[in-house]
Amino acid sequence: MILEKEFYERETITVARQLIGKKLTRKIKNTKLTGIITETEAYRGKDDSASHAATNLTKRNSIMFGPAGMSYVYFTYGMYFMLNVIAKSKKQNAGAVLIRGIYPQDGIEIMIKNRGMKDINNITNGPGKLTIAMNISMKENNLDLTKKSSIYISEGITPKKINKLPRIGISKAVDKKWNFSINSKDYF
DNA sequence: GCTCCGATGTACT
DNA sequence: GTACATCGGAGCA
Repeated sequence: MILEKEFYERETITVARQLIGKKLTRKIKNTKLTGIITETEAYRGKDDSASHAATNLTKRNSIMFGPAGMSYVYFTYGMYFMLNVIAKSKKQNAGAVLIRGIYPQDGIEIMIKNRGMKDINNITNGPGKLTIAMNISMKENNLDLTKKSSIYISEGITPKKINKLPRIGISKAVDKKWNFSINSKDYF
């Protein structure tokens, strides 16, 4: 079952935690690439100084202020794309969940080819890595992930234990533990 | 296993 | 100009 819009219309941190273990599907023509989400991070609105939406609405971050369940893809460090899902309650002005890692399920051979590496544990375990493996770029920005289109998220596994850690790669609001992940032994 | 560092484009000051 | 929600390779252990 594809997750419905209501799933994303809740507090960003709640959605980030509950996305762990869900199945991410990327469809390219007739091929299907899937993986179990193993790591996420919550980014809120003006109350979160590390978020793109901490300041006013700009061209890049405008999607974070829009409807929940849409994709937000942006380009960073001159060479990497990041995949986010808009998730926010009615009370929040903005919010998104960064998909930081997945564990490959279907189309593993294609993802290995896209990445040019063959270690299955090293092809989609980072936000820049998984977008390369799944061929995600700005073309996939602002898509409706609650519909069966080229990217969607559906029910997956029920994680045994979810880790809660500070977010990675940021310099502001480092005290907030809004990074969620599962260990490899708990994937199945 | 670790730490260090360059690559590279865009938004924003 | 500078910072950036990153990665892989080099060097060392």
